[in-house]
Amino acid sequence: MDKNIVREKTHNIKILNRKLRYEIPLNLSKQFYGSTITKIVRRGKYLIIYHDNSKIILFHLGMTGFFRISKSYEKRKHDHVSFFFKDKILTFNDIRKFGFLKVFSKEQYSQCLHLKNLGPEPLSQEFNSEYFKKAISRKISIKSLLMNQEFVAGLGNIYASEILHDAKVDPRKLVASLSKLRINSIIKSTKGILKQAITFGGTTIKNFMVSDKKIGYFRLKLKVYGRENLKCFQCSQSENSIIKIIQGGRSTFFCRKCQR
DNA sequence: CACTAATCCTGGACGC
DNA sequence: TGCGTCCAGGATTAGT
Repeated sequence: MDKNIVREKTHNIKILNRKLRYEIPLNLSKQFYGSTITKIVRRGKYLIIYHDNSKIILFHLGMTGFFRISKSYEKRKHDHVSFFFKDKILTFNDIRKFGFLKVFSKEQYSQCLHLKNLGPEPLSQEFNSEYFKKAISRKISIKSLLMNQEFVAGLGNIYASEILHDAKVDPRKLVASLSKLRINSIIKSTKGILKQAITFGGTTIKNFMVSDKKIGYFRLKLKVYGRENLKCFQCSQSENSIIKIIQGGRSTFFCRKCQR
């Protein structure tokens, strides 16, 4: 979402459907009536909106959540809540209801479990080989490690597969068995894939939208995700080198020829 | 500690 | 066309 709602004053809040991963608090509009947005921050998969009433709204889009900004009020299927500003309206829409919003006071916010144990941002300087090596004793696969939000914040299932393909690393490989060279390669690929994805407007699958009426064009750049039984662009060794496996109950795609 | 499965949910794909 | 079934994902929880 754009930062063009910073300093906007909330004139009204309309709740259409409270049912999300956590129920939208009934007193939301009462709490934020007349308050002004002072700052918007993204951290991992969370969006944090600060208000001048010293309260903070934490959002998570889940799988299918998105924000829509419109000039006039309109109701669409799966809309949950709308925030009315001077001349624009921000609406949170979520088909599958995996997303949520939670309200925190400053004190509660500092103890917020969603953020407290979140790992570093993958694009930050903090996410480096020194940091990575601290996880080396863990007895888990590299795919699971990348998916773990406490290790690194914000990587989802699609990017984890793409990163490991880019780094030519077998997703089943145990963290402890990774050489220094391969760790550096994974870090480099993490930053590279994310930067590319951001450039192309993110990734959407099926008809899910990044924002209103737009798809994320990085979908077109995916090298392994969703390409089961197809040819690997990287090694081109055979017609069906990309396979799909299940790790931690989630699908993983990788090339059995060039990811070792 | 690490794993597995189940949970929430909707719609698209697929088989018949 | 229509119905049933499966599948997708993020975070969390219960159980092994």
